[in-house]
Amino acid sequence: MAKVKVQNYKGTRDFYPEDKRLQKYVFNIWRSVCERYGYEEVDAPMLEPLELYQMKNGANPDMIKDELYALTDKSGRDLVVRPEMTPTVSRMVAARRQELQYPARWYSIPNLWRYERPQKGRLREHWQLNVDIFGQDGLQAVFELLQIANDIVVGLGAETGMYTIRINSRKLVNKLCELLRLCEPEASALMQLIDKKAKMPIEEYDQKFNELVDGDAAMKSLINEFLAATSYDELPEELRNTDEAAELRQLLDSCSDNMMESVVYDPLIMRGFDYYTGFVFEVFNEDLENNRAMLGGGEYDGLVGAMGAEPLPTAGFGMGDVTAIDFMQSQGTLPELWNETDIYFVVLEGSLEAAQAAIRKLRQGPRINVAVDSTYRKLSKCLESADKRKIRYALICGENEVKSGQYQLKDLKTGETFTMDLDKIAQALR
RNA sequence: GCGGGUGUAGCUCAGUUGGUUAGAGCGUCUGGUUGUGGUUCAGAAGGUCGCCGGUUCAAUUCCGGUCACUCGCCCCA
Repeated sequence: MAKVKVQNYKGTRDFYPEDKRLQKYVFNIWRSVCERYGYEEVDAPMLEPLELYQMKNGANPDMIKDELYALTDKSGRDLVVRPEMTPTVSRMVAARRQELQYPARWYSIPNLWRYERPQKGRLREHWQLNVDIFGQDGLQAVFELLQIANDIVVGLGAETGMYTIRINSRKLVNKLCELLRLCEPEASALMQLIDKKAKMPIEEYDQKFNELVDGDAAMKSLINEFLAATSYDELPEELRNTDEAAELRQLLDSCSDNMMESVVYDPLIMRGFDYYTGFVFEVFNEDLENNRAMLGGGEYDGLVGAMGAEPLPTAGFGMGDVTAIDFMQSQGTLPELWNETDIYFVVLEGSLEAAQAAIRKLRQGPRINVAVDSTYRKLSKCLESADKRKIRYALICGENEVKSGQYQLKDLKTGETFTMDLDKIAQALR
């Protein structure tokens, strides 16, 4: 028989206990922060009909062609393994448009798939926190999302200076294009150029920029002034007096009034060319070795309406588990993670039967997680094994303990040993 | 889709200017007399040197191809 490859599929991860422990740690932070803001968890099938991703306001066609896991079922239906959650939650809202309570606050932690060459921070399968709010006006919705995003990053151990939350307004950019009298091909080209500015060499940017403005000095200086702004006050005067700028100012003020000192205005944030309609934002890891966006989102008002339901204002963001873990690693904020098992119960030879009552008592009364070692190896080997599994406590049970009811509980972190009865042990572990 | 890097023990990697039994550290297992580890000592297991082909008396080493992994570009939900 041919040997089966034991290696996992390209761009995916096997989660061994220590890996899953880390992922669960991240998920727990995500869940607890979302639920603190009244968000409810939802989920959906991993397979969706291809049409969901072919809508007008959806992702661009090249992406659909090249970067999806697509398949055909036995009845000839075209299916896709979900590459993102936003169309799915929009579909779910559209399906119950009339009966849901608004604002609807939802979050989910789906695994998502994209067919591309893996690289650092981007794999073929990852888990992504999605936080969405439906039916709330943009400004309030986005402010709430920014608070959640901030709390999550802080929950991951971030301190001021380790990250920035950068926000921009697509409406303000549209206003700029309007002032410049840019029509569709040029407006898109400008946005695309802004989006890529940080990534391309300055000479290349200058060349493309000059092509675009075509010698129009007034246009050039207006765009440059816009791009150089780091606050509302630095915006070009023509823009500063618009409703769009006022809304931006209000959002920035709300953030600074609420101690969110990592929020900054950044006119370069565009979030690609998908469905975003209003405010957009990204959280950046400011570690110089790993300076990249690790969370992104914004307002996407068109999607629910695009499914034939009555439109409603919508905003949301996503954050991947890979980038979240990379962030903690690059910033050194990972805590020591202990095994879910509380006690490694080491039974010495000859005492197994007598020990069962004690094991049962720990599990059933105080619900302590107990793993039994009845291998009868040398005691030192048993302790070592518990330590390697990252179990915090070992309990030793031999003849003496069974007789006296006094057990030895060893803290494998400190090496200290305590002698106590089972009730005291249960109490100590609370 | 495009480009760079790397494939030798479970892991991290040495090494062979082509030559007979291929190495280290870590990890794993056993033991240092029978109930307290993570320090130490001794020992053991574990490798068709990614795969296929070419050159050669001889290839893990040179050449070609291929696959895999990895980093970057494109793209980014």
